Amino acid sequence: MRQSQLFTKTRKSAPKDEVTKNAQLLIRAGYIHKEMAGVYDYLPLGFRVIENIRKIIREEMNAIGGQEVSLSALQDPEIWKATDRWDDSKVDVWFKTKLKNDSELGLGCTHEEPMARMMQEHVSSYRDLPRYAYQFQTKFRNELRAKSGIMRGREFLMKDMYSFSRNQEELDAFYDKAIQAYKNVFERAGIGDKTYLTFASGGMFSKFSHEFQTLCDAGEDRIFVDKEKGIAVNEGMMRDEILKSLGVARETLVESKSIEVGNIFKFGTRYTSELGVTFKDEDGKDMPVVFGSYGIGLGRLMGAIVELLSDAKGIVWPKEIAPYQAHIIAISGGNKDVITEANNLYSLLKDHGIETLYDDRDLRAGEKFADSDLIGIPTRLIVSEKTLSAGGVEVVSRSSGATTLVSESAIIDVLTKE
RNA sequence: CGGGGCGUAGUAUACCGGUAGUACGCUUGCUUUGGGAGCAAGUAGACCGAGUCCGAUUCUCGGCGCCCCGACCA
Repeated sequence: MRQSQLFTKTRKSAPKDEVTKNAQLLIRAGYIHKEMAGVYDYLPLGFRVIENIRKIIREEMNAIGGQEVSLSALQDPEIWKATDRWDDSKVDVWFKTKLKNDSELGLGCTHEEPMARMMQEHVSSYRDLPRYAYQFQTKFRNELRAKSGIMRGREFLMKDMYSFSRNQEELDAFYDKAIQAYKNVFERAGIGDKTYLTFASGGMFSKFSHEFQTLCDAGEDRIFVDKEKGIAVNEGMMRDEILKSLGVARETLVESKSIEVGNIFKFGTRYTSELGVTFKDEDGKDMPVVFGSYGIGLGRLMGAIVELLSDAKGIVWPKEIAPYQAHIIAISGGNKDVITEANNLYSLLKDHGIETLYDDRDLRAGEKFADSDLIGIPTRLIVSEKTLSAGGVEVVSRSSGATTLVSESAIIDVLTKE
């Protein structure tokens, strides 16, 4: 992408109504646009980041047997009444609307009910189980107070997976696989070392649900970490008998603020029994399907990455998340040889399938460097009179600042082996 | 939802009961060109409604919007 054609612009100051690092940097760098409180648009760079996150999650979900679907955002009150989750006193984040004939509809805040009902049509025998379905879907939640930039909005993109199993053992086995898949996601997203499997309340047919909590002062949650064991417990779980059952000691736990980047539940036969989602077992007996759900908020994950991986100058994207792999910066000062050389380099990278942002704008070096720091692409390639006469291209790492002069013939090797 | 704060050019801000100033941006020209350049000339603004007043961007009330703290987060 030629930066001269990119419609977004960077800005020096953040809007005064944004106080979080994630929203300030993402807006300044042109990744997102605020539509209203708790509602953000993703612009070209931001959309590419979301797509990269989506790709990682998709690969990990497919790897454990997930089948991708896309359910509607409009939801039928019937099924929610069946599980007693339609009433505002039970679920207080509903956006509800009406058809022209005055009957009610919901804008989905989650998809357990529709997913379970849909699956009922396709599961009738124990031979049809287990099955796993997931989607990337826009959720609507009428939060009383939106906050934390893109990390707690009223409309957001979520990956939600649902498991349908024959029995508790089968659910447990998949649940463990899901935990590993989630760890892979957060590892690839660059925040694995700060993200802890956290024991929380809320499992209906198990002692716990699990959250994936990323250590961060900007987080809304508070957890207690056992670094040795690599696990954490939620604030609400700090009771002696619980700690004992987890094999952790109160004294070794370190309190920290954190961001909930993922959450997984074992529901057992809640929902499925209420919705009549059953299968015939080996004896021909009707049994309720054993159910689990697994969520990751993509925008929140993006926000968490920015909160953790940024410095005074801007964002420092991990390789797999970055909107582009390389950022070519031409410092020409009108020198045609430099422009030709930068154009050639851009073509070369394109030919090798390396996603590149090419700053071909007619600006001074300082402004280009500042923009590049802010946008945060992992590798910067500088072409100038200086590098021309030195016979190469200056390669700079955004994360370490390490600078090396690389000849053009070696540049592809350098970029692809990193 | 309780409490608090704030709405002034595209952005960030200042002053004022007598119609608004600065910086950045943007436009044009010249100079400049490896860390957000310089000079010059332009461009562009009071959230909405009602009230008080000779006169309201300023004061009062209402609405709308935004932010923070708390509560909430199935």
